[in-house]
Amino acid sequence: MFQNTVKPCGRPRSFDEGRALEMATQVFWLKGYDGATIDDLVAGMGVGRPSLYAIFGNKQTLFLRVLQAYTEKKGARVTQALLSPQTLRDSLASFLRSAVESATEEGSAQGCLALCVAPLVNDVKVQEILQNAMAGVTALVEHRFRDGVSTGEIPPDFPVAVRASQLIDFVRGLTMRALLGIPRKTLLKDAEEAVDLVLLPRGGNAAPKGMFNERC
Amino acid sequence: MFQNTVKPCGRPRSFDEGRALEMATQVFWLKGYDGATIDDLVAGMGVGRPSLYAIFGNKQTLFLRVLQAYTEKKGARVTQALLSPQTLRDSLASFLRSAVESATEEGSAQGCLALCVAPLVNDVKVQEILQNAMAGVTALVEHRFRDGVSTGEIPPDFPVAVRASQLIDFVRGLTMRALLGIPRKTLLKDAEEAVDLVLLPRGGNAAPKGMFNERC
DNA sequence: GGAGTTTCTAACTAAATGTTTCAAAATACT
DNA sequence: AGTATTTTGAAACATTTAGTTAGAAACTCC
Repeated sequence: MFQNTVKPCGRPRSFDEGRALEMATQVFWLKGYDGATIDDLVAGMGVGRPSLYAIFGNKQTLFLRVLQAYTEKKGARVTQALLSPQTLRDSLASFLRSAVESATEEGSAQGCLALCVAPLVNDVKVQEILQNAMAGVTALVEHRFRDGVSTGEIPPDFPVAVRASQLIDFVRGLTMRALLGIPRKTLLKDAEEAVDLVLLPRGGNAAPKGMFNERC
Repeated sequence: MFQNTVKPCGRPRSFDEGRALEMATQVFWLKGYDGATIDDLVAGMGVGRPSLYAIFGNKQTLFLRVLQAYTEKKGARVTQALLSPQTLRDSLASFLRSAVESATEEGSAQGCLALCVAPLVNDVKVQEILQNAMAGVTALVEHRFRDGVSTGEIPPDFPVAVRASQLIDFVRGLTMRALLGIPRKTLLKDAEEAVDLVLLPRGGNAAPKGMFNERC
């Protein structure tokens, strides 16, 4: 039984699994879940049909893997943009900029892969992946806000959870606009303004004016 | 030539065109554009297949009519919520509440019909309809803000265009969350907080504290 | 070189899809 | 009643789809 666990030899694969997943991402993203046919995927991924089914199961499980990998990659990108050692304002600006840039990438699909899931929106696994991703990013922003409180970049009574949630909702809005073809420049400008909106202290705050932002 | 413009007689229709469009809306919304088959539409709309093609052209043109009617209906709803004679704060709250409620309607599809368009996102007509709708709503919010300025509800230097755009982006975010099954209660709470975020005067404003909002 | 294993190319299947055809049915006008 | 006009229902059409199968090809280890 154990002697059977020899390394597989056989004919070597003519493609890289990770690379194939990335290409599949583009195909799904560009054409939507239903719109992407197996032919499209086979052509785009550079794998044979039987290999696709042997390795990724079927169309739906392939999409799940794509979605999972996609959210992980985005998560990593967000983490990097948000947690690099810089001021809170720069962190948020960098986060929003990164989101807009990824949603308006030239030569790639626009918007967000998650906007293609409509046909699968009732799939439990899909909901789980997306809700997890959303919660993760929100938690990350919250975390960064709490850091900002402890470093004094924002006042102690800053409503961390509320602002984090609002910022994420705002990003979702930007992303949808990207899908509809609104140019990157416009979205970048709006993103910058959003940082101010979320970050600037309110009129009723006890914090002294001008402490948190030069424009204030 | 003119005597030929007699009223058509023929066999009467067994369905109401407007009602059929509404049902088609639900089908597309629930299943997505690709996911909704002609069988689904025929069953949901209560029309025969040939009638569907005779009256609505084909699937794509049917969807365009559905989308057009949908945006017009939403537009009317927004107008009503936003322009009823009430304070600016109440107008915005009512607008956001209406958006959340419509996106979380029980017994109806969740989110927004526009989130089903992925397969048609490159269709010029679809982009036109959606961009028009978006621009219309934004313009309406701007208009209400300008009213608020002239009635003194918000200070003269209130960045009308920026705030309007930000509010709409925020609504888009709420809508996407509705699609993913976030409960209405949560979204309503967030919507209320968004009104504060957008409306409250900033720390650096010349306006006296407490003038525009009792909570401030 | 041959046995064993894995992947590749290419053709195939069965089901589902959007769309059309055609005769029957239902109305209005003469 | 008869004719013209329009809608309806059932069936059929051509195409496309997701998924499978069969055998040739490429590799490792003996």
